[in-house]
Amino acid sequence: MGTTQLETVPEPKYWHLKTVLADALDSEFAVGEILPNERELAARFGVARATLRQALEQLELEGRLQRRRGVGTTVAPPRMGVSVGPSQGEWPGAGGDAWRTIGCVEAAAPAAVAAALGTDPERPVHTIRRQRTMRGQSVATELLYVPSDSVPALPGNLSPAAHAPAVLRELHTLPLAGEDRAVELGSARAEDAKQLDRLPGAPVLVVTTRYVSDGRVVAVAVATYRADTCRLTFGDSGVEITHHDEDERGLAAS
Amino acid sequence: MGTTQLETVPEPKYWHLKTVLADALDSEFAVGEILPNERELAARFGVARATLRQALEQLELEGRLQRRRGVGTTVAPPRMGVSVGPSQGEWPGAGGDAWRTIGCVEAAAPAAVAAALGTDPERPVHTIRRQRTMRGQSVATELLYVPSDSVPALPGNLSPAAHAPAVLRELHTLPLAGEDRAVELGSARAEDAKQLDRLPGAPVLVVTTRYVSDGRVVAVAVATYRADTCRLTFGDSGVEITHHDEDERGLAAS
DNA sequence: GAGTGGTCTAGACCACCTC
DNA sequence: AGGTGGTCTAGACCACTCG
Repeated sequence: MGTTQLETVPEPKYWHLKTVLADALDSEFAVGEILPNERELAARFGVARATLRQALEQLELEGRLQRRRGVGTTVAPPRMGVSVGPSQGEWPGAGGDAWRTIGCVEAAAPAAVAAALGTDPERPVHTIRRQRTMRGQSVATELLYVPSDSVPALPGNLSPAAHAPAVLRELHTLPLAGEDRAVELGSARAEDAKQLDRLPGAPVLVVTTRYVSDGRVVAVAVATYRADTCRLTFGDSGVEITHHDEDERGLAAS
Repeated sequence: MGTTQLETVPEPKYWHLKTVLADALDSEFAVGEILPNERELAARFGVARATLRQALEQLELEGRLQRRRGVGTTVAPPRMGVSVGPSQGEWPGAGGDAWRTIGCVEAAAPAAVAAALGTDPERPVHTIRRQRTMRGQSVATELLYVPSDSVPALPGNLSPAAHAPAVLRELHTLPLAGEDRAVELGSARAEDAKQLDRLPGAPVLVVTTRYVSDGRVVAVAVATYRADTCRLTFGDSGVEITHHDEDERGLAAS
């Protein structure tokens, strides 16, 4: 007999480090403040840089830190509440939604999108890229897929500038029966990452919306939100509460 | 003159590795199949194990792989579509929702929850832990917070077994005016991780629901879903589409 | 050019599961 | 006992930003 340690639960170093840093963030640092660099922090805590980085990665995932290559690590502001749900019964691109159109091409849809649309993978679709900014920050990028036969009245040859508005205009003439959404975790593809000002592989929340008209899926939107800075809100209720939660810290932090 | 390489875009090794593995997963492996172990894979691709692991981590994040210590790495099935939204106008715990009650205590609410409830941080709240399983897998764990003054008619001394049902029964007597939700990325705390059969720090989707009755927030639920295995669905529309998307691969993979 | 975070290596040991 | 993934180390070099 004899081991003095009873029920040791050997908490990983990086995990303990994370909680220590999180506490320090709450008590000793202000939003936007720059932390000491990684080599210095690692030395200060007596761990290898890789271990320190493991802790920082988690804190960044939880939206508490922001790291930029060549610049440094800063304390992130609380996540922004980004409204996703409440514009129920509205087509994308309808008056005054938060999106800005970037471009539009007509091409074959990716397999997964074709499945969601219920069309042939070969069938061409109008693909509109849009971007959503909030408080001067790019928070989401979206690809909106509209099968050509959803908007049959569309004229054939369109200038690039006129293409997206024309597709949206045709779309708006249809009766919108409903929409359903799904949210899942993903990692930013190279193209999306650039739009979001992040590195490829950054964690994102992918919101897939299917727009239904007359019993058919007439459009699918795949929106990619920065997971580190965004909290997606679904205002299902018709009620409004006097309590503005705009600047609250979310509940996800561990 | 000089450097022969023009516009080199030095794609990181782990990134390239990830795409190679993803393709192999699609073409050469079946769901549930066990991959070669990490040391072998690293050797086969001529990289260090840490680099190989970086690629596997991303694939696990995207729900394409499942890794279990002491066992191995297996090909994950497509993410489950988990319904979160459509039970609009229903109290939690009402007949036949997918949750199972684990326990209930009365204690002070965490600061973040108190803020969402709009109550004093010191005010005691009933805290009900529930768990949601799907296809034999634990997919979510939830803490439902009900301030004591939301259910004033509740008798004082309750047996642990009778506690949660009594709170829910009282809650159901209130008129439900509406609810709103938020989704954000988090990492599993130790306690949640155990419920979800994951390691602490595993990526989770945190769904915060506020239940409103008579202009006040009378309950708050913080549900923690496994981000690797779940795709959260919000059936906002009243329409049903003939196309069952139960077993589709999601759109988040890069 | 100096300093930052991002990538990569080649090892070691540990916790866990299965046989 | 043997094999798996999880943690950790001590270095190196690279890509990027900024003064």
